[in-house]
Amino acid sequence: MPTRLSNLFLRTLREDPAEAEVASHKLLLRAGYIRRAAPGVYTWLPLGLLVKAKIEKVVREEMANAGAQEVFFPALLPREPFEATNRWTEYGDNLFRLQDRKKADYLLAPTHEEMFTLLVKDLYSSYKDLPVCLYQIQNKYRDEARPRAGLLRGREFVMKDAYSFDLTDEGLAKAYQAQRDAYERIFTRLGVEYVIVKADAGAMGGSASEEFLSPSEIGEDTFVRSPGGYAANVEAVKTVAPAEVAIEGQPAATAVATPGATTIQALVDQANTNFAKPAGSWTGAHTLKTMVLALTSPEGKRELVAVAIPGDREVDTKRAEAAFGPNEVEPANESDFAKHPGLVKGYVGPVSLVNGVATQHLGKDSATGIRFLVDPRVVNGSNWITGANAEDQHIINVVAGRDFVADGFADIAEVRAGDPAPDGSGPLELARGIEIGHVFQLGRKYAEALDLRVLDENGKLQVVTMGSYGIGVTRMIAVLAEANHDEKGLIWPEAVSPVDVYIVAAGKDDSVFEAAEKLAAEFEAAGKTVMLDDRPKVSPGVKFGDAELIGVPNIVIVGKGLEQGEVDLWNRSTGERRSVAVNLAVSELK
RNA sequence: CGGGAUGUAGCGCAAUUUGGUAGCGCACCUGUUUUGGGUACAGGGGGUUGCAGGUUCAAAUCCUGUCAUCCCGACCA
Repeated sequence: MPTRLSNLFLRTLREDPAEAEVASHKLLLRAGYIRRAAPGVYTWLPLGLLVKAKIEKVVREEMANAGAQEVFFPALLPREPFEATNRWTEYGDNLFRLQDRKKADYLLAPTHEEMFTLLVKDLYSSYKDLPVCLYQIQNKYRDEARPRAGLLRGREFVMKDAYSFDLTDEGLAKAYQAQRDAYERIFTRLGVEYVIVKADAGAMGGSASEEFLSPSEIGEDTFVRSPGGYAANVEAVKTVAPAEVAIEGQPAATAVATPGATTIQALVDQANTNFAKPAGSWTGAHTLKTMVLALTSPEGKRELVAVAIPGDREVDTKRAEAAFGPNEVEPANESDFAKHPGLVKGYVGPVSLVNGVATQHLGKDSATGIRFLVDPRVVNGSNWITGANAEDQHIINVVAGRDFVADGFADIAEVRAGDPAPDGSGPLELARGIEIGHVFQLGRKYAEALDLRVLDENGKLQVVTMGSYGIGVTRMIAVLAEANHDEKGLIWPEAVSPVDVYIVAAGKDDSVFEAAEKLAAEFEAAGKTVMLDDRPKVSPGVKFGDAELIGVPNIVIVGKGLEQGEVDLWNRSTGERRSVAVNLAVSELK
């Protein structure tokens, strides 16, 4: 039976809802796919469910192809397993928590690593049982501080999450590749543009992690790509170090007066006025600014670290957090400075001049004892203007490797368009993207925490190694709507369209409705799913408008052409409209 | 959590400045009309103006408090 507009639970809206800002959100509401139930929580209407089911179908088929088996966990979980991995605490405010009548703690699952791990532990205990890969398509709950843009970032959302279990690292690599391949097939079939970027493994300690991003203006993630095909999350970009420079022959470090130059701009201005100029003029890139950061470990221990980066760049918060994780990173505050009199705010630098001789000021073996890290661009022989650790003073000709030695590198400066790609594939371009998938070699972290071990061939217990693989199913709907619409409405790719064919009965004669009904039956006999606008007493203009809004790409108009035995085929994606004989309509749309 | 804005009918908005008991468009219902691009006309239903308190003869409007939502930022395995 076709889906009939005359009784479909649907009300399309003529105006954009005030609550929606981005196109996908506006159109999904206006066309009657979803309704907002609470911030970041949506009700699925019949049309929305059809699209969701289409996406899930593709995901299930490709998971089966990749050898993964479907299971289904509760969304409501007890606290206990999350204690074992410490995530009851670590997840913080993002976790929806609740209690039962006995005041026992429960949560709405934000993710299911623990449950999958425990399930395998529950049932399997031998290497012969491995490898195994399980997945589910489930609602996830995260109490996001700020839900956004409808389905793009919700507090309840549907995710396909898969987990692989292997005895060996090679096995994990293979499972990872199988999922990665499946993801490529899924996104290709769904007709969604994507790039695979290297992601930062960070605090999770995994060995490999890649994100699937769909390029989009409204994306929340910034990534970089090069003409040669390099792509990465900004957190994962490794700065290319320039070649080392000869130290011999460089002038000695010299103090210069820089009254009031507490910012790089002021310093550069003074340098250009008062100092002998290098080739060209002084720029921020000639200066080295030393940022003092406070790291707080998960145990609450606070440590100061000084990081020197070229003066023309800012610290990228995300890169800093990735580099210093699991510590929290923030700029040192007044009381931090107060505790370290050696740090002169605005004039911090790696060296001080003691009787005219450059003496290391920062670093574990120095007077201050503060750990000192430098940007990878600070190679041996590079020459900088730095703070002199004294009010209104800087030092010029401070040479790395001669005047100071860093304790290590910290690659936390911002990445800019035009920076070289780490693999030499050309200048980087910055772009925005929406994360639609993430594949991750978790390793043994969860298996160790939850004691998932199996007996190997020698009868010895071995910790299992895991991978986790996620696809945002409902987010995908937003991504597809965002990428496939015009000013009139949605234009779904065929793979996710709520139905295959949308038939409009445009006319008032019974013959029009009868012909439309007959055509709908013929399409269904040919294996197509059909939506039929059989609303009586609704003008053609309204029907055409709704057809465009709803966005089924293949539209058949039954109306005034009927007298000549013709119907119109209308392709929403190309805009093409042409008349064909009624009896050829089905075969024309094959 | 910081900054900004907004809460009036199912949706989009007006009336708030200057207090006088709520209005327009869409949607919905009835009738006539129209039928290949959101027809036209007539009639109709629907609102404790987010909530609580206060001022006043009188509060959507003024005052206090509170809740909620949206946007920007922070945050986001």
